[in-house]
Amino acid sequence: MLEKTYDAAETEPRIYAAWEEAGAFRAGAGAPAEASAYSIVIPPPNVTGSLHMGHALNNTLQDILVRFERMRGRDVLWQPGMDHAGIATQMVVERQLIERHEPDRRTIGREKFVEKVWSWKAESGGLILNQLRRLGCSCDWSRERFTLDEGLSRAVTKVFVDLHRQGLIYRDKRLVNWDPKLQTAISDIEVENVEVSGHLWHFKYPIEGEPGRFIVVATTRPETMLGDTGVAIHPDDERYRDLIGKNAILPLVGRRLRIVADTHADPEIGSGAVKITPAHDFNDFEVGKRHDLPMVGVFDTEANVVLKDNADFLHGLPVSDTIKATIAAVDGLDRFAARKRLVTLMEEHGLVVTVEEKPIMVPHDEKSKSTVIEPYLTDQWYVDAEVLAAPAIDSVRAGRTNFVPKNWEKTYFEWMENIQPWCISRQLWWGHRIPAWYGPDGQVFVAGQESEAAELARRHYGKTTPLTRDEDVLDTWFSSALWPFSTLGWPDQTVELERYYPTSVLVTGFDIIFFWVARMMMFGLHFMKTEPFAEVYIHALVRDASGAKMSKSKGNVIDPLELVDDYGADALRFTLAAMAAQGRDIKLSTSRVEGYRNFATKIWNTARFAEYHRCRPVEGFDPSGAQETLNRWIATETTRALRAVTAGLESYRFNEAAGAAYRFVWNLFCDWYLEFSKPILSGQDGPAKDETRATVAWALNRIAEMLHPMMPFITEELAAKLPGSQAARLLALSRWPELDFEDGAAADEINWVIGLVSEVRSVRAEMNVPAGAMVAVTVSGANATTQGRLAAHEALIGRLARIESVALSDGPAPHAAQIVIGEATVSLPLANVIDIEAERTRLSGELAKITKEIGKLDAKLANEQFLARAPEEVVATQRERLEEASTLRSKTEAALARLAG
RNA sequence: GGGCGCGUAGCUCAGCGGGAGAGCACUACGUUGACAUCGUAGGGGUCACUGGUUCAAUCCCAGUCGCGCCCACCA
Repeated sequence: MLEKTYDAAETEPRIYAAWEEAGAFRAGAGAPAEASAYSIVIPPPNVTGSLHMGHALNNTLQDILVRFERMRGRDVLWQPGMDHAGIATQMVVERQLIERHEPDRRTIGREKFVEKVWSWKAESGGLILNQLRRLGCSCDWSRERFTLDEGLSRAVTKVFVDLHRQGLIYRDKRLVNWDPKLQTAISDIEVENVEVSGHLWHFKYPIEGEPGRFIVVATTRPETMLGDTGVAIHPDDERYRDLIGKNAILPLVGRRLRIVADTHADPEIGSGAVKITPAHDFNDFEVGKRHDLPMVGVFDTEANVVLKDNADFLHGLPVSDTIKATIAAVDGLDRFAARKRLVTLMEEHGLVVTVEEKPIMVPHDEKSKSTVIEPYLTDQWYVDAEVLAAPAIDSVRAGRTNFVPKNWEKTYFEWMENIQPWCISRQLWWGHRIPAWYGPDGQVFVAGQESEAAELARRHYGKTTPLTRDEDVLDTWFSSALWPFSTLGWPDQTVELERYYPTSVLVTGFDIIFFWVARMMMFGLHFMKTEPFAEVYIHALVRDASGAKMSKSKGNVIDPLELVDDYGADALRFTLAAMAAQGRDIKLSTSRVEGYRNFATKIWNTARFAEYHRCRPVEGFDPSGAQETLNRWIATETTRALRAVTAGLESYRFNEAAGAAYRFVWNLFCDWYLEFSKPILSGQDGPAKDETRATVAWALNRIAEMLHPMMPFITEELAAKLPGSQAARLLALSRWPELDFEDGAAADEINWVIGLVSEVRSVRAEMNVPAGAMVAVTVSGANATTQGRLAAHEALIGRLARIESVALSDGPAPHAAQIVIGEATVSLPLANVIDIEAERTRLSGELAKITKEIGKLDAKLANEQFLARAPEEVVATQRERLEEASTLRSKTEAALARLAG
């Protein structure tokens, strides 16, 4: 017996355990020997992560695909795992040390600290993987990987060493985006530019040797002015032509600033002259290199001003009183204090021309958002992304990898074609330590192992030489870029690698196309010679109900696990699928989830209905052999629904698959078929009843199957508990149905009945006929087909429309509400109940509507252009419609006339 | 500045060349032993605006207005 209500909270964990116990998620589970491979690698969540709505959507969609293909008999692998998330994880553990009043990481040292991170991971890392289980994700957990695993680390080292040998990884001193709080470099795409209100100061810099002459330059960042080494003006700018080649003098310091001609200077902006600070600004860095200007850095790693003992700062200048005063005033100040101080000093010297208030874009750390990123001159490791990008661009151009929806390709190309060197070194401890060792003179030896590096050094120096290892670790995305093949065992040639690479599809959000997708393409192509995935399905971002991006800081986060608690995982999954229309963000509202929870309840009650009426699957039952029109009709509709669901899932149109299933189950199967089946099922035993029972059971099983990828828990539970089910077979491992039976005539017939019942109900409601009242109707003008249908379905019509008898008559009854259905008129003789005036109003309204419709159709069909140019079938449809409408009009007019008489 | 996308029922959203749809909310009525987490019926929309293409435009094109996001730049 099925319980009265479905209890998701009780059922879901139990079902999940049953799947795991049966090994249903293992690679290739249930697949026939000759099955083709279908594989997805999970976008590895951070080890520090917990499930948010974005994960819920991302993994629900993957699970739907994976379950669908598993049911279709593919050899499926959904490869799970986690990302070590360098910065995030290190920060979590550092914070923990502070909270526990333990010594900080620098005090305990690298080795101890990394140990602590590992034990943190063992204790509290990876919560999210259990949360994915609650969602129902059918990953092959036996193959779980972690980016810092031994195997994956081996892959990382090999990639680094190989790329270095190929000249595609190199060390370089250039400006990087520096986080002064974390004290590490980060890559360009980890920087988020935020508009804040700022100031633009216009300063006067004196011209050397021309007392009283100044050049005006503007800056939003006075704190970097002590690093100025030049002034640029546009070569065509007449105003300053004579100054080119001369020097300006840096106030407060006295350094000579060469005035150079460079197109970077835009005559339209500010004064047209721009001061050049190559060590503190990305544009200036380029200008500085072009003109061989000195690089003067004036900050330390925490972005405090350092002038004392700063050889670059003095740059050969004698330590004048001016310089001494400046050092005394600003040395050691942090960058924001230095800004204020320097502005004050400039004011005191009368060198500030104007100050404008204006919005400026300030680089922030994408994650913390609080720290202002500083362009900083350091030695870092870089990947030559431009070389690696070329084949990755070709692959997408040639369609060997396709984005769905396709317009994301534009974003991909745009970025890939303008790709910059990728800074991969991070000044952190948690991550893959860079396999590079340095000799005493700074000579670098890159090797897979320390012993190898030592051997290289011995050969280089001619003797054994002590080496020190590079302190830095790699950007976390470096190891993520290898995910599609490192998780399958590469660099070993494993059977899994052979079988499941390249993967079938990557499912992800657009926000990591640059971070991850592009880099997997580059590394996959370089090391595997094949694209890592055939398709990239880019799904929406989940926003809150008002359209804002969900974020902890905004406090507008909807916790998917709360929704699972309240409504069940199936309801959440179905909601996400139903709302996953391509190319549009999801604004999630809980009322939708509630609605689909009700859908789950509806399905449950459908099964209880079947149980009550002893509808059991019949071995070998084939609906194409059914005798009852009703059963032939629902079998036809099942085929059509299944086709729509299949097409939706095949084309990543999850909303269409969900919508088709929903409409079929609720609006067709429950609302009509089950209602129609009631008189038969509660009637006398016989072949019709047997067949209907079998058909109900058959359709219900097809429903469970077609819904399973989207609602795995409740469907699995039903498959186990439905009467007559073979408990031995898990729905998760059963086959996706293949149906082709369609009987158009049966469909037409039942649809006619549905139309009739709907009309009668509508009129009854409008005439205020008491819901419980049984009425007798007469039908006039019915042709043979209609008469046949009426006779065949009298019981159904009677039950659903509350009609006690149907009699054929020669003419419409007097004092009756009249319904025109095709050629026939149905009279509801409601002498006692009917309000003649109300009926007149109703019919007049109908008539007006029909007349309007006919007017439109007439005009269209009178239009020669339309007849000449529109496709035949469109014209035919319009003609049919006109014919139907005309019949309806004359019948309605007649009915109205009778009412008057 | 470049790019992408969105403005459809009160709300959240589908549809995207030939009869305006769903969920929620709302109104009325609830009889039938699956289901009140339900049933039946109903109200509610010049599909942002203006032009154009077309026999035909909510749908295609252009422009306007409003909104969102991404990239770049603003010394």
